[in-house]
Amino acid sequence: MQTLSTENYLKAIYHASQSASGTVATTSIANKIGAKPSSVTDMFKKLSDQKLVKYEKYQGVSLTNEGVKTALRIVRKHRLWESFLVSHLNFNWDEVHQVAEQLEHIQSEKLTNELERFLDYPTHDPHGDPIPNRALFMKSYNKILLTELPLNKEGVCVGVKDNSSDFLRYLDRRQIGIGTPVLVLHREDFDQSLHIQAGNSTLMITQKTAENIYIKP
Amino acid sequence: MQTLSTENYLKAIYHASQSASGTVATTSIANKIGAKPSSVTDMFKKLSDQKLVKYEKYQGVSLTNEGVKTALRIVRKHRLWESFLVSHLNFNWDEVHQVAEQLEHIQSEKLTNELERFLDYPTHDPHGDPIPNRALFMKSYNKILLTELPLNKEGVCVGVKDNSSDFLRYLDRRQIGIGTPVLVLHREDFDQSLHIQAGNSTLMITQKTAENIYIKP
DNA sequence: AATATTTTTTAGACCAATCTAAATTTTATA
DNA sequence: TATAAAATTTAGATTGGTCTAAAAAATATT
Repeated sequence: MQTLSTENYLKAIYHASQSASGTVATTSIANKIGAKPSSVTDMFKKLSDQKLVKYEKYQGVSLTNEGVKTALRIVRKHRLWESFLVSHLNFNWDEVHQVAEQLEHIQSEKLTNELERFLDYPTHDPHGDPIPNRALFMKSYNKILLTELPLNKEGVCVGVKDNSSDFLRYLDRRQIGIGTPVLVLHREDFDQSLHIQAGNSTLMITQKTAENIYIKP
Repeated sequence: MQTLSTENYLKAIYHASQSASGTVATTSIANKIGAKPSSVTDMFKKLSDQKLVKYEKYQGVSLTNEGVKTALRIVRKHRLWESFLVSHLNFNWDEVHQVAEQLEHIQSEKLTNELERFLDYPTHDPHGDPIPNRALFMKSYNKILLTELPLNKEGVCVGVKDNSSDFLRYLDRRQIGIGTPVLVLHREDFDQSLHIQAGNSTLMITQKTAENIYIKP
């Protein structure tokens, strides 16, 4: 049985190893967790003792199979709870993360599975991220960044890379959300800004915005 | 902001002071929490520093107004979650306590209030215990123990005193639950056992059972 | 390749929450 | 009311998770 702290480390390592390849560095976890590198080293040793990570001094960590499973169980709960908060408790997609960070640690298989049933087996959370099923299997869309969508090719917004409140609320104001159809009308060579059609309205977005929006072509 | 541990102590003190009058003793909390008396003394001091309890050496504790409020906020969450688990997640009333013990510590006013709305402002949890509203006010029934119900007087089961799984499942088997109409047909002088009508069936119950069932006459 | 910089680890300390064992106070009993 | 028993507190230790400061290793730079 894991502690709150070890669960957070496993999740952080899992997410870090998704975006980077190879092992995960001490400082990258320190930044994610908000702890000093020395504390992270200590925790790496503990997790290694429990055979949840493979750790070699100065070489970073990688999750073992058991570590991945433990992380996925937490991710599963996190995303199910986020879905619940949005679909039944009037939460906006920018408000759910903090609460789900707490709810993901509740230990009850029955609770998790019943919640999943109650939500009718959702496959993706409010940010478009895939939800592992009971067998911890998940299927992600074949998605690209909006910056990579060719001109005049139909696409649908299926996710976001940046989950910050600021960004999500900005998208709300622009009426861009999961499921919104998107078309790139023009790409400005000067600053890579885009003129797009999103839903019924046309608007301009910066490169930075575009590279934080996932599109299914 | 409280820790998990202080929240559990406050709740335990609250419940203890409901059943007993005057101050709450160190050992009674030690038993409830499952800790040694020396640990409880330490915690009493901490809570006293935070002005959540009034504590005098060797004299036990009592909650301050602020302490009561903090305890009621936890009780509110506990009972709302229990209600949710039974009404929407297929939990039986004997399965909810353990999970609610975890959920009661989730910190989000919005979550609590939205959950309450989603459940349509329930006034009582699955065991018949009153749920404090947003203002932390709750109204309990004018209830008596089944042992005190006069012969042939109509009553309704509105709660249980013993919340153990064993007792609750026993009541399930006897088809006695919250809302079941009850009538005492005969009281055996020898052992104080009762012949009762519960719903449509008549059955015999021991004194011990009867003194753990609350009735609204 | 030697040196400087950055990253990581070690050593030692701290805090919250717990424990055991011993001391103290209260309560019960003879 | 003196003494025995029970309850409570104190003192000191332990554990998990964290920190700072210093040492060691890896990486980057000249």
